[in-house]
Amino acid sequence: MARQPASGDRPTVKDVAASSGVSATTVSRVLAGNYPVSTATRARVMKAVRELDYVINAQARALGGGGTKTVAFIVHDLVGPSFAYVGQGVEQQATAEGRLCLVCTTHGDPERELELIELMREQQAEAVVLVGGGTNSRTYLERMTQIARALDKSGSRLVLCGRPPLGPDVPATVVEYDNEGGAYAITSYLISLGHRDIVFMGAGEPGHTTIDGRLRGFERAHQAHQLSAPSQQAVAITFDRQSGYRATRDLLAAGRKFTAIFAATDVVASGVLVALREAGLRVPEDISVVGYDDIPLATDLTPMLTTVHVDYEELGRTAVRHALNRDRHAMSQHTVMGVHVVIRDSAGPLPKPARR
Amino acid sequence: MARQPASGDRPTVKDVAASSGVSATTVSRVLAGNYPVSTATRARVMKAVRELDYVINAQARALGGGGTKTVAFIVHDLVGPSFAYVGQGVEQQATAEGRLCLVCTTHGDPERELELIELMREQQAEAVVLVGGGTNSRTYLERMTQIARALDKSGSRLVLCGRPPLGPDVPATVVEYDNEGGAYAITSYLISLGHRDIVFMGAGEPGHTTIDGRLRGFERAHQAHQLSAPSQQAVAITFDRQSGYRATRDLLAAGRKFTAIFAATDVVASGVLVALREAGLRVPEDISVVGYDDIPLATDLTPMLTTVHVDYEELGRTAVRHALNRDRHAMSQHTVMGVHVVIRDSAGPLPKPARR
DNA sequence: TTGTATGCGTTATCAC
DNA sequence: GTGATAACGCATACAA
Repeated sequence: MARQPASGDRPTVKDVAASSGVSATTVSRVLAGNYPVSTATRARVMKAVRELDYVINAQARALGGGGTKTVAFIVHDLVGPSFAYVGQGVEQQATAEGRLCLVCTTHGDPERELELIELMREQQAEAVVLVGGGTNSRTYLERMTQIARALDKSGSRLVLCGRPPLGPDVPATVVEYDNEGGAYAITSYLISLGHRDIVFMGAGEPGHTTIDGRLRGFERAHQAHQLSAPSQQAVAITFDRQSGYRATRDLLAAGRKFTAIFAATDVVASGVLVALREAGLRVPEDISVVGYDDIPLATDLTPMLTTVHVDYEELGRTAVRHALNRDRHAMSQHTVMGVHVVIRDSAGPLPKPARR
Repeated sequence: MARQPASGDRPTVKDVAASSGVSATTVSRVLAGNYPVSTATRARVMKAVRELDYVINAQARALGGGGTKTVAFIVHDLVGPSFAYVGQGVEQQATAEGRLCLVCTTHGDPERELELIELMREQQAEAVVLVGGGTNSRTYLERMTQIARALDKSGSRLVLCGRPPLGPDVPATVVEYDNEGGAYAITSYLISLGHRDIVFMGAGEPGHTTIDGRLRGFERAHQAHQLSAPSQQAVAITFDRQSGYRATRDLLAAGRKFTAIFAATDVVASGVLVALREAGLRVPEDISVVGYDDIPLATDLTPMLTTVHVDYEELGRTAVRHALNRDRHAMSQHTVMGVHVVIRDSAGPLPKPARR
């Protein structure tokens, strides 16, 4: 009987080999199953594996054999509703393709993001998925391009989810959804209901590509209907509930004239609703409100929110799928996913002019 | 000049060594930084590292050197509000302790869970964190005990988050929060408001340890006030919004007499609120509603939900902290974290008897 | 301060 | 069918 390894140090192929009276090579072959081995030998080896409770060492296998089979997922944080869904999609697709999934959070720190990408390069991650809108600055583009090239050289792949593409000659996979189209559609919907004074609540962060796209759609819809888009209002810098709440209150206090609010995100919309309710305004009878994202919260609000549906989970899945199954010689990949308006109860026809 | 490695195959220490005219050992020392190296040599090596864009191979390092520095996080799915927070905590603490974080989802499949644990054993994960209530069945306990032992033998550690402990002689780290205490507290609060007919909405899944604990607290509060606890109602099997909605509607249709509903989770409560509103009942004037979890949704509901706050993020952090910094000889670890009632707007004094 | 030799656990390449 | 042996990329012990 071979030595019984003590608690804490794992048995190795050698232990199994000794215990079953064959060579380490044979053990490896039995476990891999990709090589002819006699039935009797296989049985003996498997018995020893069970007795020793042997499991293979993934690190060592990666060193000797092929790659590492890991996808890295880097995100601001895990608790944002959309982030969690993208993560779910990434993990799902990574698993479906036989990869493991590493997660890391940056909490908005760009330095940390760089560190993490470097770490993932060390880990030999096959794909590094970056999630969440970045700014569209020149330095950002340059830095990302450099990172894309570095990862490519390491045999890895940079994947951008919901960020703008870097250029046709940059080795990266980009998957976005149609921010502008969705905003155009839902703004048109409000206009078709008769609204002419619509506030876009979400300005204040120029260069943020997600919000910029939505704002562009908002403005384009006005142009398409020969309307002048009201200057965007209500600096909602942080894009949380509170900022939506405060911005709406300020708007009301300033006596601004409007019949509808297009909140840049559902979360902002939830704050808007609270402020309107506190002011004694009814939604949608007095003021219409729409959001963007269609997170589960949208149906929990009162009234249920009319918004733009984004399939974040599919976004994550697509990102990983494209990154792993790409043409080896392909450089830049770019996919834009569709979105659609979901009509619920928070937007209605224009109130009678007499009302306010 | 040394060979420029082609795209796809990474430079190794040897490449760096050749390029900077030193031995591989010296390169290793420069990078590790834990050994005296002359300033000039260090500079030359670092220059070569930059030029070749070298990054260390984490797999190889793990094989030669010490452990792997990885924490695995296995969860039902990433999008549940509490799961996401626990995950956030796990990732945060793992990062703080210099570990990487692997995530896997089971989607409720026990077989998948077993596979994943085995996978994590191969990966040499230092800790394997299992999140979410399991059933308290005998087979579950036996299986988990076996897994705990297997992981322990591999030098890893099983961590149970929000699941019951396995026993004093089982090598596992368990971190729970006080389901029973929280339920006791919030039920007492309702009783103190005058309520005597309280429905506990969440029966129907016996053996589910989380819900069982809450139900126990509900019943104990009744006993403490010399009240007989109403038999639990409203089979809300799936614990989603819909089941809360349907169960409430059924309750109303059946003409059941009650003045308050204790929803087993905030998500269920959100469905309850919709059903009550549709029935023309006001909250809290006609019916009081309380939840459990205090997820962000709780403040987005109308009215804002009185509920039991659970610090899920801290739960995740504590789990990882205890698992990594335990006494090497400690077997079973068990921690119960506190919770507290958060009073908002959804529960009020008993309505006048005349009302219904 | 630096270099040489060896080992980590596995797989691939040869030989038998 | 099976086994010995040399990689894989890095870290450590030992020498110099």
